[in-house]
Amino acid sequence: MNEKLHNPPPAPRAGRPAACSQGAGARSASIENSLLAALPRKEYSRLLGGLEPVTLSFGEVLYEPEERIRHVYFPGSSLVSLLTLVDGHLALEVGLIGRDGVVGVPLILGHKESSVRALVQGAGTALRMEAAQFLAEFKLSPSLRQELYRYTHTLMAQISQTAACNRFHLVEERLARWLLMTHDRVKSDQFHMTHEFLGHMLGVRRVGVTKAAQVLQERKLIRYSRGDITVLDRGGLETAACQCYEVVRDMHDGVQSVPAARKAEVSEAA
Amino acid sequence: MNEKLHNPPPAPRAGRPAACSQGAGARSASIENSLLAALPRKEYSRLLGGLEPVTLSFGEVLYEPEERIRHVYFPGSSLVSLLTLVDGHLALEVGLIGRDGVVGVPLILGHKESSVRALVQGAGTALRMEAAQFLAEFKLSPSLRQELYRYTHTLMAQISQTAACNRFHLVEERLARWLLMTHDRVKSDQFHMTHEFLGHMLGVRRVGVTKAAQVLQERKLIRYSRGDITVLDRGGLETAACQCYEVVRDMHDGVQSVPAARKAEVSEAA
DNA sequence: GATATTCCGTGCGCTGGCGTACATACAGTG
DNA sequence: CACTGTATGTACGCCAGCGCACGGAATATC
Repeated sequence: MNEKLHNPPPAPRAGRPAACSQGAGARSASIENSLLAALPRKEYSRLLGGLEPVTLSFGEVLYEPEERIRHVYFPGSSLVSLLTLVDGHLALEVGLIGRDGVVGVPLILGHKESSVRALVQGAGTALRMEAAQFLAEFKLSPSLRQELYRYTHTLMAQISQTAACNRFHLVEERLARWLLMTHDRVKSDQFHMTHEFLGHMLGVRRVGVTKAAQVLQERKLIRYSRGDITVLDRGGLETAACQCYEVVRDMHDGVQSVPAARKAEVSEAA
Repeated sequence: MNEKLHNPPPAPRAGRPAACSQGAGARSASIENSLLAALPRKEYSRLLGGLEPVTLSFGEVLYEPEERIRHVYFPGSSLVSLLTLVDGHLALEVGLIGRDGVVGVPLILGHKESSVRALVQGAGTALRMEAAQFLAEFKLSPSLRQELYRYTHTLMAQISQTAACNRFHLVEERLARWLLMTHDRVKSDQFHMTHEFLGHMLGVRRVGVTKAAQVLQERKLIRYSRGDITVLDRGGLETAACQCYEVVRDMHDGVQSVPAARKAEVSEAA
């Protein structure tokens, strides 16, 4: 009966409305996002005209479940978590989106609402576009469609893997994995992140995070104080994390490193 | 340290290769699948020509992770589970596909491989098409594209919800939910399903399933013997299951019943 | 510089589920 | 009918993580 997990509803602080403000690096920020960067020049620059640079602040909620999607976001230095809410007061991160992705996948699949909460987990830059305009651009650009559909698959795979990870692996391993994923998407070795917040991401109590973080700190893998987390030993963290980290990372790279063992077990006779 | 969960790898029995055999009801079987049934007559009948009716047998593996997708399947009376594998010997169901869906979503998103295992969980009919041919048809039919993209979103939402469910809810609730989902997709009140198998679906030990199933049986909600499970009291099962059941079901219907409470908490000032 | 708030550390009893092992019961095969 | 495999029941110790609660420390506020 693990019903009441963490009482305060997962919105950390910072109210709902337009905390996003106009950012500076309009043109330069765009190439921060790898999906946009991969577009051919022509479609890229047309799209750029409709994109509005914004600064997302920590704790901001971009989408709420069953709520209409207003904008599509291409994160630059910002970081967005997808959270499944359950029983009204429990949260679990199912996806993490950074410069390698886009927030607003339901739109490209023909749905106007998101089924999860999209929460800004790392402040930073992003480019956004109003939903209707985006859909128009989406229709016009084959490259954009291909990019986004392929990313959608990556996201699905990530969600699936995360599901199993959350079921089977220890908090300590999952914490390490989560820190690595964040570290990959932020440029700095340091980021702000309280134990309470991490508890919402991992779907565990704050104390559970504290215990796990202590172990990692004792091993000199990280250092933290009042929400400022510093990655000290990346390699060590990778050892401490579960395999899921590498699995998900390699999906992004499209490496598809097929373990030879598995390949052999599958007969090719058709 | 719940590493070694269930030793026998999740493939129940029945070997890999073409256990699928030619089915009879070619034309009649097609409308069993609601995605196909929703297509306009014209595109529907063209597609039908390329679809091959097959009978899927219990335990058959349609896709293996990182393996090339050969066919797309539109289940009729059959039932297919998507399983995430982890650490080589653990499995967890993340999606359940019946007559309301399609197996082969990665293809429509531009990927040639699946990231999960697709396992036939309920024997029955299906229509299938070879991958290359399907992609050609897919390009030609806007309605088909729309249908499938929308279904993809539904599947993503289902996976996300399942992820949280597996993290937070008790085995008993999840078992009830799972039986309901199966019951929805099969016509009969009875289906074959051992505790061992259910353990793989729910990501728990066989014994865990036995304990949970006992409780449900004592409450006269189900009856079972040597793998034959009978649903006795559907309403009771719904009570015993977690909310996730209704959440996922309503997504399929597109009901999107917005809880008024949540709606209010979201300020509409823009 | 006193106070409030946020963040982190610690302790304690509890329990759901794990790993393991063995016992029973039914079903098919010969 | 005996035999063998499959499916389910039972038991026991163990532990990760839970809910709860309080203490201490650092930062912000006035």
